[in-house]
Amino acid sequence: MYITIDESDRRPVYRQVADEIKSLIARGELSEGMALPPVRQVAADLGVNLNTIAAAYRELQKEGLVKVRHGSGALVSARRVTQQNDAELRKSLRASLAHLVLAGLPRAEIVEIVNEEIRQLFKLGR
Amino acid sequence: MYITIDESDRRPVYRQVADEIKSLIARGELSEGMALPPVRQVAADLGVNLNTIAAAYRELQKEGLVKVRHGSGALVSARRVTQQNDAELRKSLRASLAHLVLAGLPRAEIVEIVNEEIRQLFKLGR
DNA sequence: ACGTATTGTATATTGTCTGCCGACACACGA
DNA sequence: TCGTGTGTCGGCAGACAATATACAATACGT
Repeated sequence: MYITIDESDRRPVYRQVADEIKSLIARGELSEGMALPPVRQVAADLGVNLNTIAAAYRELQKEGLVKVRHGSGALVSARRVTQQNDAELRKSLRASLAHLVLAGLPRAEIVEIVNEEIRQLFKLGR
Repeated sequence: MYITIDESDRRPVYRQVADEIKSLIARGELSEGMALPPVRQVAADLGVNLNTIAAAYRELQKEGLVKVRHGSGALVSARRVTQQNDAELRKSLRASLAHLVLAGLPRAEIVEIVNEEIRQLFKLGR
């Protein structure tokens, strides 16, 4: 499971990891029932403490995406989060798009990037 | 200047504020040369300490979008950030889109939302 | 000039969050 | 039942977020 963390990203590491796994679940690369790698393995790969990864897994469990089993591993348990209000979801999207604009990308290029990302998300079907 | 902060948003308040102002700059609702409201006013509106808003302004200054002048106010100084690597920008976008998928929105609806947001961003022209 | 209001800044304090370490607890197969 | 693999817990140190209070720079009327 290919995950990277970014030193310059100001989100805490455990949330970077949780978000990357969410992306994998959203795209179906991690599908319901599949096991997540052990926290120690991910931690070793990324060079962080195992509790940092455990925090990410708990995060995912709290959102209902993962079922963590003490002693056995963690499983993907759903592909849907319970509920989130539309405004919240948009706020994050809006900020991301604003950053693209501030970076100086022309509208056409932004549209292309977005379409590319959406295509990736649905590549494996729903 | 209409800004809101969200208790359930886990980003720190000063960064929420900075991001909202970035959006306003990106869309041209705050254009180069325009003054930002005094930190005390924004702070009072949002019910937070003035230093929290001051931190947001410093954030924007560090990115080159705003010029803060001790004693006078703060001005929008640019509509472009110096440079950001493509990968970084995409990561945030990807996470946002993944959240939409996990919320259960169908592809068509996601595309529509994204197009709507992009339209808003370019409404006032570049 | 001066004084006052307006505006951002600096310092200190408080509480929270992050990430780490070491020890513990559960699961499962030999 | 033991060993190995797996997640969990408590405590800790350092960084971070937000606040209160005092300070400094600017603007402007007089």
